Amino acid sequence: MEWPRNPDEAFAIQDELRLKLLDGPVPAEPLTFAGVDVAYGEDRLAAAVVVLGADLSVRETAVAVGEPAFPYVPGLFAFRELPAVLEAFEGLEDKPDVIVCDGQGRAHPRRFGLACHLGVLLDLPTFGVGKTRLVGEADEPGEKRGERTALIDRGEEVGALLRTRDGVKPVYVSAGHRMDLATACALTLRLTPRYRLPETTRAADHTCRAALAQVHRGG
DNA sequence: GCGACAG
DNA sequence: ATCTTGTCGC
Repeated sequence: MEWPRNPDEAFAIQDELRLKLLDGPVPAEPLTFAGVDVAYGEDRLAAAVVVLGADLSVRETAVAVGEPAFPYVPGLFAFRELPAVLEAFEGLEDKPDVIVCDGQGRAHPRRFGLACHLGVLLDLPTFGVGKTRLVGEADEPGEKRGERTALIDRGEEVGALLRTRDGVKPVYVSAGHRMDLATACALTLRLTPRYRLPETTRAADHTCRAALAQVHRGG
């Protein structure tokens, strides 16, 4: 796979892959959701993919250990952990119906955040749920779970600020590949019956941390 | 020139 | 992301 050696090459790859980004079709009733997350150690990282069923129980898990493939640059975040994430996906028995990313999808300077990038490479429906903002402005949504406001960047609606729990800080939701914002928000709510972040993200977070601790000890 | 800036 | 103690709340 072609890999950028500097930011300019990374920008070019994003511009090229963005042409493959699709708005649909959107999965009507996804039965499985994959959560992706990465944990960092000293010059090492562990990526985890956890697949949940419709009842949000864990169906399958896959991990991969590697090194950061690119320095952290806002807007180029995907290049840092994508190789390890892709390797983890290769360890899955079944392809998930939709992938939930820890970060942004189209709420990105060039409309091609991690969720878009991963979706295009795997050609699977994706969306992003970020804890903090990368681009855009939005009014504060109402205090109730389910309330949301438009995230606007340069006059374009690129995502939403969505309240997943009453009175709790909202999350940044944006569509990735083969996805639309309304569906992404609906699925995010379905994945947050109890906590601020989706169960997919939480499960993947725990799994990649455990995997990192494992190798950090040796083995 | 000075901030902002997913994880 | 990660480095870090105590602390408030269910």
